[in-house]
Amino acid sequence: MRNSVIMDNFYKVLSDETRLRCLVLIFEQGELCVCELIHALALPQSKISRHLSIIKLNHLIDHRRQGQWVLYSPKPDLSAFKTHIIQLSIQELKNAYPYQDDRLRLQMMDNRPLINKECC
Amino acid sequence: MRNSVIMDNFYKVLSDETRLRCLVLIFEQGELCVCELIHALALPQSKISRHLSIIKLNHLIDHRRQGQWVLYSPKPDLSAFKTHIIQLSIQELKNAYPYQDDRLRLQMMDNRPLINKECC
DNA sequence: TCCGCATATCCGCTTTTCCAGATATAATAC
DNA sequence: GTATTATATCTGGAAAAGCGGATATGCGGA
Repeated sequence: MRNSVIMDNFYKVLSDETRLRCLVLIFEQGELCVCELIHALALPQSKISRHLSIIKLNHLIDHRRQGQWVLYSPKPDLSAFKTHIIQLSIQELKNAYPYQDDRLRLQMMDNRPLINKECC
Repeated sequence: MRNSVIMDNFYKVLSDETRLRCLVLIFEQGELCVCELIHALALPQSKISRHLSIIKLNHLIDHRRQGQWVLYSPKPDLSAFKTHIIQLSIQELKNAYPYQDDRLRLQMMDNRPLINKECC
């Protein structure tokens, strides 16, 4: 990623399936921690983490630390254009593989860190 | 492009600037021949040709031979989703570099093959 | 038929991207 | 303090994508 062309190329961010799956889930759910994404996508931690960092470098998501977890959420001041494209993609992929399964695995996940907590 | 992963990845097609410039111009103009694209984008012929073939393999454009020229046009039965994304991109990039200049160089081009001909 | 123009594809090469495993960092619990 | 959990980053290597120049193909005209 040193001086990569992936920077400042919105479509290049969307062009990797792992990144698109992360984005779709984060925008659907509002906020997710890394371990939830690892569980939902069923992929190695380093892979999830790496792609999240690429998405973040391209200013599509925010992150905040909450105790031992790091939570990712849609960047609130995203341009209308990018928001529109992402929303269209979510619609388009709603019933497609593997996006449907990702959602399912997330819902089935035990011990989700922040769900059912009254804080935050 | 031998067995490339670029197949069936819509966003990967859009993620290369040369391809996006070709697509925008073709969708704006309706139909263009390769030499018009070479002139408008001011890039080597092999580069334009290579990227057109990738776009075509991904079913975003059609082509037909007209005498010695080959004309590329938007695929008419493109899905609503893909059409929508491309139209949004055209809007978004309308006044951006290098898309504006591409349009200008096309308009300035001498001896455009089919313009001002009553046939076709 | 031979020539010139338009286009597609091949070739060797460079750059970029992706990966899994290892290691580093940070917070929490004991 | 140490152990555990969560996350980020580094490493070396493999795969993919991109490139320009050369060559091949296909067409129309002399």
